[in-house]
Amino acid sequence: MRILAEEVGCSAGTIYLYFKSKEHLLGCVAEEGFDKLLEILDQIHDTDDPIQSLRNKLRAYVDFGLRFPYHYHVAFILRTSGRSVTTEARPHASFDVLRQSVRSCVDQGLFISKDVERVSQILWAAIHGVTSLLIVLPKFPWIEREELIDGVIETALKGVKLPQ
Amino acid sequence: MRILAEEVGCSAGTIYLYFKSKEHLLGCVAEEGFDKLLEILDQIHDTDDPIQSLRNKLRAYVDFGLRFPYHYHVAFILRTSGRSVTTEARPHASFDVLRQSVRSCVDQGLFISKDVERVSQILWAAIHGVTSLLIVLPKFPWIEREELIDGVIETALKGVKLPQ
Amino acid sequence: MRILAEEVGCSAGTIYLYFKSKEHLLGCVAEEGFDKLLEILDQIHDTDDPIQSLRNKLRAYVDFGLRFPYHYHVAFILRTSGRSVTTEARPHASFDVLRQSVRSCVDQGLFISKDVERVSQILWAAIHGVTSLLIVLPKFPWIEREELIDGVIETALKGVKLPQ
Amino acid sequence: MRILAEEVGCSAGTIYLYFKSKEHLLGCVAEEGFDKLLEILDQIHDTDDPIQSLRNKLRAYVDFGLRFPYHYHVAFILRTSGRSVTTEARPHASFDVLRQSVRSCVDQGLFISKDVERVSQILWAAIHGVTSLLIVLPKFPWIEREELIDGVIETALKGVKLPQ
DNA sequence: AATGAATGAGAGTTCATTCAT
DNA sequence: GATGAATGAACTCTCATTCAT
Repeated sequence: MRILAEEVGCSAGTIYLYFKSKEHLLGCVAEEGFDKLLEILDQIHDTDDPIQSLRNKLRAYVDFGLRFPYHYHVAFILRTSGRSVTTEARPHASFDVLRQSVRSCVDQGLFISKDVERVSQILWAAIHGVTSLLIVLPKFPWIEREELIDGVIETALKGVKLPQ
Repeated sequence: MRILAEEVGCSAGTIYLYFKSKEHLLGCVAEEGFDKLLEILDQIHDTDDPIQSLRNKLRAYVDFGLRFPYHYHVAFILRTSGRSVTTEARPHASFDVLRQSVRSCVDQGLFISKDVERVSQILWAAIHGVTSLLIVLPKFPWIEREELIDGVIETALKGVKLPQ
Repeated sequence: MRILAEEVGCSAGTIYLYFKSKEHLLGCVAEEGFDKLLEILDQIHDTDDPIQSLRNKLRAYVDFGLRFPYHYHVAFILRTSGRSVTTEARPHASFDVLRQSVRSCVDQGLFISKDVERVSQILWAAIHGVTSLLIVLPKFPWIEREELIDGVIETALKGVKLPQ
Repeated sequence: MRILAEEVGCSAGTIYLYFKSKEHLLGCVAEEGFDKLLEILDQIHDTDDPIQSLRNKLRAYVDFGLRFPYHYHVAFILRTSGRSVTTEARPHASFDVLRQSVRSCVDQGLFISKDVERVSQILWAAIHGVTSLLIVLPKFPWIEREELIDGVIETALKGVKLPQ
């Protein structure tokens, strides 16, 4: 907290005028992360091609994680010991956007599986995987970042799509 | 350290007879995790079907993470701040096993891409994604665990395989 | 540190608001000791009689040690293991005042030896001897304190002076 | 204690077969120091010239401190918090040898003062001063060691002797 | 709204000491 | 006689948190 205060340019006590506790502050960072993510995902307008829309959303998710690694860390990586119920429920909301996008594809019969939940979770695993690895192991000799992210998304999509 | 000592059933000081410091202890847990993972991956014997071998290895990786969530957490999720150089280099080793397995498939012309490194990292993202999500967000309403893990692996493999 | 805190009337942690570490605290005590000593020695104004001036300075040195035994202990008696370079150099400064005073006597041809450094160190040995013995062995059956200190100084001066 | 054990080449516990506690061990080191010093002083045989005898004893005292700095440190410099009564009384014994030697000089009317105790304590201050300074501040730019020790002793003797 | 000063609780760590073997 | 393993108490130090100003 003291380091944070210094970075912010105020005294340690001042933080407590805005946040009840460290746990509360982390909860707010997570919440803000979820909000930001939701907002970003919502800005990805659906196109005629639902798979393209989904692709754009997956990509936006990863970009969010890399642009706001701290938010992503607190929201999706940090052990969530005793976070509030509100916060616990938040991943659902942003995940729901993904779900809707997957549903569009399923509805149009574009995917092998018709289980929206199943496909959504599989895709989430893929994009969370690449996002968190890049954040947590930045020194690993990754291939070119753009190529990796694109590769993960295209591979996942190809994996769930019906041929053609 | 005190809580750990209590769990182990010894005094706090006793830990320091076996580990120089908390950092050293965590380093050893990580190291043990890497060793365990490597050992497990090595036990997956190659079959005639290199894709089946690869599938088995991917599965073994996820199983390892779920059987030893603490080891996995310390080794692959925890922010590694000041871990030793040795430890920093360890992910490479276990990743190398994956790489070899991918190479076999590439050598037999089974994959769309011939870039072993690229495919390996894409597959790693997928399995790390599902493993870490299950560990960090255990309360999320996941679909049946077995189905999810299997789904992630099959999707990823299908995504990198050549048709047929 | 806890005992010190209690004596001071604050919590143990509070000390660390003013001193970075125990080592730093001890360093400051030593430094303060050197400063105090220097200040005291500087207040002894030189008179027409350089030997009287020197005598006054020697006496002031001993008085300082007995008035501030903790400072003297930390500065001149405690094993100094890893004290800062600054602190290591401090004895020199206060010793220098003595040296100047000895030089005045030597310059006026009052001493047997003309080696300022030698005489200074010999005199320092005498006054440090009586000061530290009185601090470290307070229970020894010393003769009347005033008489002892005076005796040490007069003996030392008589020992270096030319007859008459 | 553990470092000591390592240096000695035994386990830490073994020390407790020979010494009841650390305090007891330090007490024994001090005691051994006093014994050694006493033995050394006793070996200085009295000559016809009592001042020469005294000079030899003073010199032997300093030499002892420099040859056994740890013993000297524990015996004469270390803060003696809760040492046993026995140990507390030991400085007296070795000091007594000095006292006897001074008495011889006083008896022959060689000193200005006839107060044996006073002269003895003054001389002790001088030799303790040079001994402890050389031990505690080994890095100070002392003049040649031999010259310093000799200078201290001769100065002190000259200071207490009657002219001629 | 903000802070400087303080703190209680607890962190990691050390160390003199014990004792079954 | 010796030790390896263990410990309890104490150590230095940190940190989230409070509160008078």
